[in-house]
Amino acid sequence: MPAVGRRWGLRPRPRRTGFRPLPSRTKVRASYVARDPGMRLSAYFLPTLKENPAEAQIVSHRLMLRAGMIRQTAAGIYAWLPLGFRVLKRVEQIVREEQDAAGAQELLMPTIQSADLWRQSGRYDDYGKEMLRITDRHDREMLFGPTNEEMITDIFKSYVKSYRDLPKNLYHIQWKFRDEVRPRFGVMRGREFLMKDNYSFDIDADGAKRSYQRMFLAYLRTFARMGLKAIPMRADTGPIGGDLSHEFIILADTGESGVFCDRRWLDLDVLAAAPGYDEDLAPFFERYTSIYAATDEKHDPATSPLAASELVSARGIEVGHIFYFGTKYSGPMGAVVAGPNGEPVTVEMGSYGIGVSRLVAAIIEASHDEAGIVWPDSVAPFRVGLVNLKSGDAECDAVCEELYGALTRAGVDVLYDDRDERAGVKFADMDLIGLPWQLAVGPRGLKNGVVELKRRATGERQELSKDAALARLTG
RNA sequence: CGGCCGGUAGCGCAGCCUGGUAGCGCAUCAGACUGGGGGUCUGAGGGUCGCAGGUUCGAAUCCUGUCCGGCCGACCA
Repeated sequence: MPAVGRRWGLRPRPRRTGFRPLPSRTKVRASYVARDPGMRLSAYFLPTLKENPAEAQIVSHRLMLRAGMIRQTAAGIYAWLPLGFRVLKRVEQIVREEQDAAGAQELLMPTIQSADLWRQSGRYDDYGKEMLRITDRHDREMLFGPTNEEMITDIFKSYVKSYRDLPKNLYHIQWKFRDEVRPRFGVMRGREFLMKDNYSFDIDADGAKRSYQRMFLAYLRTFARMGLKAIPMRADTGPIGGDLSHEFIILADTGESGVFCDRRWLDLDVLAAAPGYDEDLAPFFERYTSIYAATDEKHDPATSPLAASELVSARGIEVGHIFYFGTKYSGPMGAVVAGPNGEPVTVEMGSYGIGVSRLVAAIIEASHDEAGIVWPDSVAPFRVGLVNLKSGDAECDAVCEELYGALTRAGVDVLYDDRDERAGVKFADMDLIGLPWQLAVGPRGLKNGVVELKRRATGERQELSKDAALARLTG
């Protein structure tokens, strides 16, 4: 149940049911209880920039700074301002919904972990300087978690004692810290980042592979919902370890990894024939892992099965990574359950990560133009930007208020630019922050009884009556 | 962690070489004119020049140290 996501006001909803009742004596204005999904720009904290900050090298970083989404507070560490925060929460919510649909269960583990836990798996020394190590007032060794295999294994083994309780798949969405030598590209490669990580526990290798395949499908569905084409590629397992692993890569010129894939990937709709989670996922998995795709670590031109004409060489952004690693952690840490015959069985594990904060930048890399960001509808901070082209004009103000009220009542997230600014400034800001729809109301149009609706992605504009515009935006 | 570059108003930058009243554009504030794609004019506010030490009558400027940031490499969701 996405209880947390619900609180953030992320999706349009006609009515709210999740509130605790207020004490009966408390007097509250109705507008407070039924929170307005809209926002007036004159009151909103949206510090947009006209010029490009010097430190930003790639387009997503530049646009996130210019659109007032983030603010760097230290190398690789960012504050999320209201607009950026909305997008982050929407991305997070899509990830959550797809995890839930795949049968994973959400929990929340702390950011700070004890060093002792990591000594049990032997990774305390292996992880090196990437791990931020801290001591508390009693000189106890702690660390800011870069990942959670040890902690989840510890939690799991404390309670789960029987094969009857398997399989289990637990996830959380929590801030991680990896002390990168060289953070760069904004939230694309920050030191602190929001990650969804989950962990599957199965009684045997066959079960673990089924869990792996479920996540494989869940990941494809997740990225597709954000308007991204993510290609699963054979990958190195790195410090997580294991023998089966795929990275999910979005093709982008600014990507950090070199990648190679079969040309067929470019216009493949992987979800067209996707099975349901209750079906046998093996054929689907086999099919899409057999179409060649590999990161440069795994790609060997000498043994490549593809002719040069069929092979695409590109750059990519890693947005997800899944691992099957068997008993690498359950073994040393003693995650053992009783099997069907009462014998002890060490559980088979996998772990699965999605870089939630990185995805925000990755989506921008994949969807922008000269004027700014072009948000896919599914993650846009607001659905509609309502532009009053002449604030202070009685008729413009009245029509805007009417549209604003109607949209918010219909549960449409709308950002109303009611500022006393020139039309050009308002259009430029709207294009920059990339809301899917712009609804412009000006005296010239009103004279003819029309408003202008613009689709950000295509630039297509249409003049229509305000009722027709409302119907389009609420339908 | 190695190499290179940088830190001057919220942002973008000049001034530094050759020491002598800290500047420009944008942004901000006030007012006026404007009003369909970052408009024009008038006026105003905003800086211990990253920090510490040194040289000097005098340091943004020269020297030393230090912190922070960017780029290139090696490493990573």
